[in-house]
Amino acid sequence: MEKILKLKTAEIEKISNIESFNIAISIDCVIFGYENKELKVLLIKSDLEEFSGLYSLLGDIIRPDEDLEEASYRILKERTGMDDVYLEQVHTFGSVDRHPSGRVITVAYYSLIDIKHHRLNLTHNDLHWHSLSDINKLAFDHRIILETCLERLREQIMEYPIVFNLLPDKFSLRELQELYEAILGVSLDRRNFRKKIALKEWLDDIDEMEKEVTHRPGKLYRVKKKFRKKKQPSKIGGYPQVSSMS
Amino acid sequence: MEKILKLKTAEIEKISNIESFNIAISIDCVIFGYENKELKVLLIKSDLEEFSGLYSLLGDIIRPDEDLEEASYRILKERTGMDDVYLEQVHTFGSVDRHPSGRVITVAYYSLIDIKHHRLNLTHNDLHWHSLSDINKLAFDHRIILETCLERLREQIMEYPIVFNLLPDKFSLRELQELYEAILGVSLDRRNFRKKIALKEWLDDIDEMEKEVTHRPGKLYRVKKKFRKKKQPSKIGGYPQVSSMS
DNA sequence: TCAAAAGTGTTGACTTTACACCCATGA
DNA sequence: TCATGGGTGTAAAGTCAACACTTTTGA
Repeated sequence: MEKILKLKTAEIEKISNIESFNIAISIDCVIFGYENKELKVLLIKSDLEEFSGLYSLLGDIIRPDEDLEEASYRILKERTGMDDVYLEQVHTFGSVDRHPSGRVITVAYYSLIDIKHHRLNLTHNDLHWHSLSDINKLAFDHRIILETCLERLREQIMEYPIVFNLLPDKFSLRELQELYEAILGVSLDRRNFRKKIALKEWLDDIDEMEKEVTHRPGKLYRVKKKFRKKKQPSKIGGYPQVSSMS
Repeated sequence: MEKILKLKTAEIEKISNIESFNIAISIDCVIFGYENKELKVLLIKSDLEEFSGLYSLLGDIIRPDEDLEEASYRILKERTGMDDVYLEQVHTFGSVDRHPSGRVITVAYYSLIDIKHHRLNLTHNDLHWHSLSDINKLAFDHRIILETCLERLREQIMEYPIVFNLLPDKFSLRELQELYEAILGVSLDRRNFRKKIALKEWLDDIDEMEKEVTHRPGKLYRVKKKFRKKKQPSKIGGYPQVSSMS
């Protein structure tokens, strides 16, 4: 699996002898979960002495033979035991001094998982769910990575049917609304929220009711099959055609 | 400037011996310009034999001692002679086989420059402006990088005061509208466009008129000082506070 | 006087927000 | 019978889209 990189382009070769320094690329995953009406993120205790006592995101160096997406899925799979997870690339962070041990450029992804489904490798790995509101300092530049990913998540949830990855298979509209409120940090009007969700046609009414609930049970819904896991591909196309303005 | 990377984290060390393979990080810049009512992009003839006859984006390997942003500015400066340019990171591309000579992961940026201001290094470098509508195949995965950046540009122009970087200092509303039309690939209603722009309060009326124009001259405008170059910083903050929904 | 573009408001359609009452269930 | 949340509609405000005529200038 060892590859020797021989760059032939003048473009590249003339400027930088790439054998002359070491650089690593890592992936860092902001793994969001949702529980008790709170948005959470999966963190691990940092094992760098520079950051002792701090938590960090889950990450790893990418391997020579894997794409960025493969590496992200691998990390998720290793840490949470889950594949088939929603993942989205957000930003790449590359300050020279962001890693105390050397030059490491990291590509940040966020992913959304159903906390209930993931029962592996937790404490035995020093891995814990943290409420967003409890998070202060993180190791490396992980605080800003987290904030960048949260900001992106907030931008996307009204546009794409993705939050369902944080919920169990079946859920009520109340649960869904509470989830939106937790992510956005605002409270929403119930009637308007339901209208808006209905308009999007993301959900199937599965003709079941909530159970074991101490009040009038609500209907249960499930996200339509075509929206399960993975965002739908972006609408990149030929040059013109674009959503209209004016 | 040589750094030896000694990673101490178990997290990192246990999985990947990072000395065991070479990987390079490059920056690729989609440099947009605007001329003759067309959106253009600055390309260079590829010097890889695999891509002979094809054009590619401007890019370079990043150096051990520079941040991603510094590297992007350096590339722009070297190629166009301009600094003080609008630049935005878009996406990182890392397919294993995207570069024929080895593993190169590239971080894509787009930038917006005023073609008129840039008079350097052009043909002597095999550098040319290409109309977007004329572009077919590009070297590497540069076609998809270009499309991704164009898509991002289209998303941002109504939201942030950035297109002015493509125009001369002073411009008329007609020129501005034509620019929006060129970017979006649609035609816009003049009255609605002017209303929308007026609402945003991005422009100063500088009390000058167009000259040397074969029809009734229009007023000239200039973008307000606080919006010159560079996007305003993103509004990352504490956890809650977010734009409202409902 | 013609051609070209500047400049300017109103209406109808649609979208978004705010808001309150009765209902079903389990405790 | 009470507490909890389920379920539902309407009116007012705001935004967006469509649309036409008069003015100014240079050729």
